[in-house]
Amino acid sequence: MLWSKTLIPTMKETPEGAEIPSHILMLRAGLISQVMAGAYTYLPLGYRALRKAENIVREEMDRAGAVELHMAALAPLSLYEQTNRVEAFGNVLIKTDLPRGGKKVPVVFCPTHEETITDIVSRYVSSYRQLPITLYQIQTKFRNEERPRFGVLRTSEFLMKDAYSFNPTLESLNASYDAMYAAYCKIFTRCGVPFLPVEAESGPIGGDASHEFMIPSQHGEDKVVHCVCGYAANTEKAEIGPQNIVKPAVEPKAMQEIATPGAHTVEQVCAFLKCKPHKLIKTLIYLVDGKAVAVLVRGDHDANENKVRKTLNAAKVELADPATIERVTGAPVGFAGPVSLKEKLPIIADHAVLGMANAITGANKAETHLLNVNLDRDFAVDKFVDIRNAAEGDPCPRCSETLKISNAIEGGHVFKLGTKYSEALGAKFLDTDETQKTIIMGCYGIGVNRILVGICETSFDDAGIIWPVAIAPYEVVISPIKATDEASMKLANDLCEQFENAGIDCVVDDRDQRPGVKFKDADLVGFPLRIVLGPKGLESGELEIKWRWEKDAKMIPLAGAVEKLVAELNDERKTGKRFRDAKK
RNA sequence: CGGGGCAUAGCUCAGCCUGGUUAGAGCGCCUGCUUUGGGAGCAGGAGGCCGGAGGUUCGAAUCCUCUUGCCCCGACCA
Repeated sequence: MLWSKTLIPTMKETPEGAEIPSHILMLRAGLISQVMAGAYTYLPLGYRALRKAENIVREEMDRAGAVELHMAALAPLSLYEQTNRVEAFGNVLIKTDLPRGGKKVPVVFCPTHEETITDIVSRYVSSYRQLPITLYQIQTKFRNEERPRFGVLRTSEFLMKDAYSFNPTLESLNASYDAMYAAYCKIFTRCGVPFLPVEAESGPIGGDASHEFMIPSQHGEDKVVHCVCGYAANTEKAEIGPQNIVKPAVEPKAMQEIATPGAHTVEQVCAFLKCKPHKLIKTLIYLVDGKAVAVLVRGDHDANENKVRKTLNAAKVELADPATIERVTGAPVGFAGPVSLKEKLPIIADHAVLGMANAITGANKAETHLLNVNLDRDFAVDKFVDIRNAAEGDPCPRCSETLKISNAIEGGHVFKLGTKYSEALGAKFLDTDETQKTIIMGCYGIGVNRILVGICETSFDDAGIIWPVAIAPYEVVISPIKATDEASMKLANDLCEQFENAGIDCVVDDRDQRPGVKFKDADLVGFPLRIVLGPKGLESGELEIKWRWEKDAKMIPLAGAVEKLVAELNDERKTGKRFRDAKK
């Protein structure tokens, strides 16, 4: 391919509005172009990279025994009503009415395809002999993001690989799940993206029923909790190891009421009383299956709804509405405390609360807090449990080390679904024992765009992107110093043809530009291998080559050069070894 | 949906506070000459409803009101 015949709009300056490395680099390297907030065009280079990621995903899915199909991006709204997901998705679901002969047909742009695929399987699968089966597709998904951000990291339409396994038994589901898990590890490795599988909330199946594949990145929107021992989980799921907290042997001071006008958040109270958040007991009123429960956590900790739900064995947990809080505590939101709650209700507390003495709490009275509040003397707790999000430095649940917390981008998610959708849509099969059973499902998603974001966010230097060979839009760029020189251009085109015949993606920078311009662009776009054709090499019969991740160029003999480089590129594409080593 | 910011040439921005010829710069683009190993130089040129609507004024990119779009923080994210 000739550079001049394609469209590579590189930019010297950072476009207004781009702030994180991946967004800046993808725009500057001419990979993407914004259409509107949350929607991007993939320009030729970006689309090439995207397709390479897509093909790796496809290869590994096929290898894992999954079968590709392609579902409609549209679906009737009624299908989502059957599974109660119109309400569950809320504004995320993009809906419209299609005019059909004077009538309006309500449809959705599918945000994911559990409904469509389960509907298909319910119609065409009826025997255990057809199971298990894993079906997948790679397709654009539509989810309205109220606040799209960071370029293609978070958009309202994105390319997703979604796979669904249909299994007759839990053992079969586990096998399908494990196969997908293993395939995901291969995919991220082959794509040159650092990744960390973390335990995630597992829903109805329980156990190790869900993992997220997180790409560690400073600008990731998710937080992962991890330990040197290998334990890793997202914040909703992360357990906290034994904390051995005992009640401190401190003389309780006299409890005291203090006016705190306008201070109803931990931050405001701290500013007002000039104290640290860990001196506060935060009292949250939750509605647990419709019943009010007080949950106490230390002021600098965050309550974890999933843990509340599990502890109380409840189906639904949500923060109480202001009216309920006022009824239960006798005060508006922001002044709840465990002492003399107006209405008797269960009180559960995080372990850390046990270690607090002379604490500050809300007084259940408007604009008022209490100082020197002490457990037992001033309030009682029904149960001490792990009920908060893990924090940096908490003990690991698996070893004696402490937990660390890092930002990450969610790149994939594997999930044991159970029978939620098969139940709702009647996907059953006749088992060997001649009874009808509901098919058990798993679902497995990868954000293909996020593979690119993950690379651009983790693999770059001051000059630009550094692509792994497996994903690079072109693996080789050939830059003749003088594009007007016939001999140079002939050699460039010859080499390009040889590379292309060997299955290597190659572009010739045939622009009549000064060398500096070509070098800057080559570095910015990040082609793994750059071959410069200049007077030096032309005379001595040598090629100047430079790997993007290495500092210096080197000369190799022209004779046999292509064969040698093709072999190296093919090897590197498979192993990604040099790319990884260079990053260390 | 709350809070903050921005909107002037293809891109990055100045001008606005304190209204006044024909709205500017750098980069990019076109023409010519020169140059050719890390974003060259000279000369000439094209390119703007100053986001949109309304208002104040003799006069608005500039002041006021409304509106739209984009960016950031927060809330939300099966």
